[in-house]
Amino acid sequence: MLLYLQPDSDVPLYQQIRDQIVAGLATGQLSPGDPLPPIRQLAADFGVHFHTVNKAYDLLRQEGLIRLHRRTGAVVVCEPAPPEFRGQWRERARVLLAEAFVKGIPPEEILAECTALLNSFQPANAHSDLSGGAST
Amino acid sequence: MLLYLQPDSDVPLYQQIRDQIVAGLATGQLSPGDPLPPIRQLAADFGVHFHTVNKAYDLLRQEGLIRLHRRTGAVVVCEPAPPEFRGQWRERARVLLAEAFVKGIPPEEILAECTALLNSFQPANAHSDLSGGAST
Amino acid sequence: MLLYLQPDSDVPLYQQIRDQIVAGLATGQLSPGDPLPPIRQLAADFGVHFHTVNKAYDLLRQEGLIRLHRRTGAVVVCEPAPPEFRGQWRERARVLLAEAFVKGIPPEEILAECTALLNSFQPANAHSDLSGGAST
Amino acid sequence: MLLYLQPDSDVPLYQQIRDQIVAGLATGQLSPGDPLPPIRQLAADFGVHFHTVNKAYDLLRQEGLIRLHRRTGAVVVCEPAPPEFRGQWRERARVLLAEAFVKGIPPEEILAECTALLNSFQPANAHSDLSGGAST
DNA sequence: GTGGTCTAGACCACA
DNA sequence: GTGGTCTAGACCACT
Repeated sequence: MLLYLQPDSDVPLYQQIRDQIVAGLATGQLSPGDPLPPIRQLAADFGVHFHTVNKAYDLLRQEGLIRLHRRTGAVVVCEPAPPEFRGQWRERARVLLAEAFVKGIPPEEILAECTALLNSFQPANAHSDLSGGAST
Repeated sequence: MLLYLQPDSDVPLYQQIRDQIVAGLATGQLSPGDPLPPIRQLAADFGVHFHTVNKAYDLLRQEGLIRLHRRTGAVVVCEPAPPEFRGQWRERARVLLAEAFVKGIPPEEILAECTALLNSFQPANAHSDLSGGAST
Repeated sequence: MLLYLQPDSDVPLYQQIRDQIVAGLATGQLSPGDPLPPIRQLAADFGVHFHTVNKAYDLLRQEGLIRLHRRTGAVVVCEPAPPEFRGQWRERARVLLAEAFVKGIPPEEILAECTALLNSFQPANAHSDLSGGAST
Repeated sequence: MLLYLQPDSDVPLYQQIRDQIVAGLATGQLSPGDPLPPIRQLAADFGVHFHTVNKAYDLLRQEGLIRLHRRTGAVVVCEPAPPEFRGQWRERARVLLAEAFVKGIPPEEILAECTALLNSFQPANAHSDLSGGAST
């Protein structure tokens, strides 16, 4: 589990940290019950202040993805999504998909990209293969 | 083409304006060659500072979606995506899809959401002339 | 609306600020739509760092009691309680009432205290008089 | 008398222990003169450090609810409330009641909740001998 | 002029 | 040794 931070990005550092941890959760690099590195250690590893990492962890806690513990540190938990999640997610997806669409990427390709990304998630459990592509 | 702005949202107003124009482009409410309302008029219509609208237009210009002329105002252009667009878009899509995935939404449902959204774009599947549609 | 902070209390400063704003909301000193003082001004008035006030405001935002705005600052909103609120509140009430009970305060007196406190809330609207006490 | 500890809660373990003992006192599961389990045994039973239990017991001792002897262990005592107790309790009750009030719960319902909780204390209304109940 | 982000570092609470 | 609190102050984003 490695983080690649871009200090000059317009995306806040704490958001980058949060995003990459979410991606790590999806790809199975992190699983429920796994501990996250201590705030201060992760901060030292990437040369940011521990407050920045703290804010990222706090975001993840509010989203129900990790739990912060005095002794254990942060552990992955993955609570179920609240009822309003679906609608808010759809609105963000609408904009993201629209961006690709208006830049001329054919819908089939956009869907293929999404399928490929989804297939890269949780490789160990192999939920299902969403692509109609051939294998073997 | 109507904008629904939420002044109390955590999403900046200029971003909301930009997002809705992008969505309008995708759904075909706006097409290449169409003029956008003058900055000051749009600002007056929605009670925001014209600097805010200006920033939204500037974003769209940087993305190659509109062109600003001092006389004609803003017109939709839809330049082809630069080579780096695809990769950057994929990274943002990865995070968005990961969020849904880790919250327990099955990949099939996520894909179904994406498909539904894409089908709502450019009614009647007439998404063949995304470029070159405006001019003599 | 005045805040009385006790720097030496075991209750964190940001919690004290949050608590007193909640109390101010209940007594009608603050009403939905009212603006809260700017973070930095409130911090300066009470000699604390603006981060401390920021954390208090952020708590209130998470509870749905205020909304933070870039331009307007913080305004009171009072969203409805989430479904899990009632049960969590009851557990905290159980402990608080038990404390008074085990210290020998008769239940009637405890209820009288609660009634008096509730009657001190929202004085302008005069919800109802919960005490059976006589008034001339 | 059983304790239900939530190690992942944001409430410190020692506070949870203290709270549940207070609740046990209120419901009559523990009465003045009753012995509390030895610190080390309670710690072992619930898999927490004995320092944690020690801190909970110390809190209760400071509150005048138990007395610690080096031989007898901890016994329930229920000293009368110090003069400052009433005022401090009222301030905490004000905040708790205000929270329910500002979240829209009607005062009648809040009072009903308090009444129900108080009625669950010390079964059969035998709350007359809160002190002096322990002897030869 | 508002809130937001980030850094730097001290001290404390919890287990 | 973990996270939490608080201070101090710089710089940026939004309107």
